[in-house]
Amino acid sequence: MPELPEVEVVRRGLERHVVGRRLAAVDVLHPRPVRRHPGGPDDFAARTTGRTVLAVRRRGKYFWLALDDGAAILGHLGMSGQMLVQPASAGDERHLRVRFTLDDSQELRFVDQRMFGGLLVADDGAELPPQIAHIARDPLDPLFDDVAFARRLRRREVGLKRQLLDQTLVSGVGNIYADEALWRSRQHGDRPGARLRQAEALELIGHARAVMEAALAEGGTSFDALYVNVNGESGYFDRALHAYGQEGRPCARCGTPIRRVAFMNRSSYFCPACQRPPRAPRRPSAAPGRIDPTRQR
DNA sequence: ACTACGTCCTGCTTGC
DNA sequence: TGCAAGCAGGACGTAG
Repeated sequence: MPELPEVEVVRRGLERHVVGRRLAAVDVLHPRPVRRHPGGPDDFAARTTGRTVLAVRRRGKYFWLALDDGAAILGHLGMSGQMLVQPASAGDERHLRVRFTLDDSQELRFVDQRMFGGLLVADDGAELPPQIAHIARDPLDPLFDDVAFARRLRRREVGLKRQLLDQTLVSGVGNIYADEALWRSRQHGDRPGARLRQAEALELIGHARAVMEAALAEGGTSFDALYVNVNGESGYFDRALHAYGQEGRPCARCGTPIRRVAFMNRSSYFCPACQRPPRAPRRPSAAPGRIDPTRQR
């Protein structure tokens, strides 16, 4: 599940292998991965063929290849997307969706089993493509403002995990690193943001940054062959996870078995001893006659 | 304005 | 043994 560290590993690989290369030919092999490109598969190929890649940039989980005509190829890996640099002689991957033939006998390949990811041609590649103008800066961005983040987090009653996953508040954090940041912070994901002190909110974003930096240093997290860098290699950070995927295993701090609960059609992992649930658990409907406590500012 | 939930996808795993 | 349900889940559209 590529999150910020994994996408950054891919970005670095693309920077090394694709910058300066010309896209000699482009073949869209499945329409779905370019569904967000307004002109469809043919237009996608027409607008990218012959272009040279000048730079590879990233914000959160999005990356883009800046092209020599000012446009950009904006991409998201979704759940299972890969950007692979392969010799043209290598056999096609089973889930190969878009092939970019480069001018150096290599190919850049977008491979995506589940096709939650995708590519599109964006107009402004020099700065931030307008399609992702709503995506917040990520914690590895030098201009990310921790204090502003903490203030916004504390203005809402929404639970901490939902807020960590809100890409308009902070980008790049997905299910894995949200759980890890919460574990490191000893915070329960259901605790309302408004109940944190400023120092706690700053600590939370600090831990999110720290865990993603550590993962980046290990080449990212991969549980299987679905996440790999541009050379097809896996990262090793899964060995360092303390909460995510650790159901039943002892918490590294206190030994209490890590628990798994359903959350937004997915899973959350936490230590029930270190990460105490909020006093009033979030219910589908508030108790009748209760005064709404969310009114404040 | 803000929040929450269903949907899209495929393939591996689990259970009857 | 075979089939179906369950599960993985990021981002977006829409309902509330």
